[in-house]
Amino acid sequence: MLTSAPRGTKDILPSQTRHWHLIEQVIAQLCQEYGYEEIRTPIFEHSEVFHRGVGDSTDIVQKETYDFTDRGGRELTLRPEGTAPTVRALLEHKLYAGPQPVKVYYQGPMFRFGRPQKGRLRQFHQFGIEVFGATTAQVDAEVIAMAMDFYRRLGLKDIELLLNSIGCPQCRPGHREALQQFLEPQKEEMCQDCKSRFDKNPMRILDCKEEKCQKLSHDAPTTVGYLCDDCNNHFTEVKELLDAAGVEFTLDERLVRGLDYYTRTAFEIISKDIGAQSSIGGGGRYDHLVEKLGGPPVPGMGFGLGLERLLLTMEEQGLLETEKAEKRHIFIASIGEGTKTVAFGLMQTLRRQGLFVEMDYQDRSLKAQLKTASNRFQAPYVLIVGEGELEKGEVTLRAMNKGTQENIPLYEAPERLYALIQEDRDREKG
RNA sequence: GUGGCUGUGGCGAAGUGGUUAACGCACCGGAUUGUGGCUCCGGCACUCGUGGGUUCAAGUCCCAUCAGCCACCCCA
Repeated sequence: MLTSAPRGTKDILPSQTRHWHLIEQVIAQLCQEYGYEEIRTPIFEHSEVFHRGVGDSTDIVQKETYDFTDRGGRELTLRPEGTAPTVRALLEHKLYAGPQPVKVYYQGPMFRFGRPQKGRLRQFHQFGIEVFGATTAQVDAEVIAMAMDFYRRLGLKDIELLLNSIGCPQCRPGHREALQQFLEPQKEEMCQDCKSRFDKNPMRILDCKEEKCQKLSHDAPTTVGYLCDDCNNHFTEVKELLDAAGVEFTLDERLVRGLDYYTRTAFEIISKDIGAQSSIGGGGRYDHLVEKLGGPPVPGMGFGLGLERLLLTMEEQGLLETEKAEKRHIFIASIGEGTKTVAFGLMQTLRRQGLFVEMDYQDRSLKAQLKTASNRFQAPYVLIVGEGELEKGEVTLRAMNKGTQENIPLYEAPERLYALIQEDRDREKG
């Protein structure tokens, strides 16, 4: 269909862009305050970046990537997430060679091929941050706290932070084995998906949504119980730091994130107000991703927050301004030969003073012009430029809310209007 | 990728096989000659997502296709 955007994509129309601007401003401000600098990577990468980075066994790579071959025969993929590309850039430009930790943020479109539904698009936007080169719990806590701070600044209510630690390559095998042993006797009762997870990635059985699987795994060993000393200490410290910062969280031993590269801290933020796709953001530590992509052992930690889902939540919670933004201070109506030229000049003069001015562009009747001035633009003042007035070097200044009007010399108009609008502004400020 | 529901003008929405496709909002115009927000009047769908088919006759039935919504999987 020529006249509709591709499935799962959306035009962001003027009535929506203002909300995006708001979010983008908060992002820029927040990141500046927290010491993160923006990085902009291409929206597509060599497919390898995601296969090796995100992980071949993940759903994202197995069935959700937009892959294509370019005319030069290169295998490319539209980025499904922002971490792997950021790591790639880190390596390419050897950003890790400078002062550490490296703290960067990104904001932009991501692509995943899935069936669209509420809160799920094929092209969606994420705001994410990454910290490279530090393993301490303070980094984890800062990243998490920053995500919550972001939501707080936008006024979000009723969101929940879920927290877990999924261990490292040292402690995971132990857990895996214990889990398989525990589940083995009940293997036949699990759902199809979980049966296949049993060997591939048994950890994921823990957060299966099927009721019977939840029951079966209810008392199953969780990752937290098998953490090695280092991971355990790290996790404890993260929790202490969050407490110290006044960030509330819920421990969720079943939280297992879908990307292969996570280690230790994993977290997710959910909103109850936006339907089944309740996760509005998430992240975690990934201490081996950089190596996996061929770099030196540089640890990382970050988050990715979904902007459409954020907007959905804000809309649901009544946090978005719904007032139309077309308000103008002054509307210039014109009638008769040659008046448009004067009106146009006047409009530009007024605009140069910083006023919001609009005029009629279509030779409409005065009646129609006034209607537009009051209905559409809610202009408190209308300047009427007519042949009669012009002959005397005057224009009519009409105060719309009072319904009064007077003739004033044309040359005085800019000054008069500027003063009037200033007065109104002062009055609004109280 | 799987399932359910839906698809009529810019938006919302009637229409359940039969002459010219209700209505509301929005938009545009008019109610005597240059004056608004209220009221009144008028205009605005050669056409019912698209393509086939059934029928004397289809927006109304059937099939396909595309899209939207919701859910599953998974995730933002």
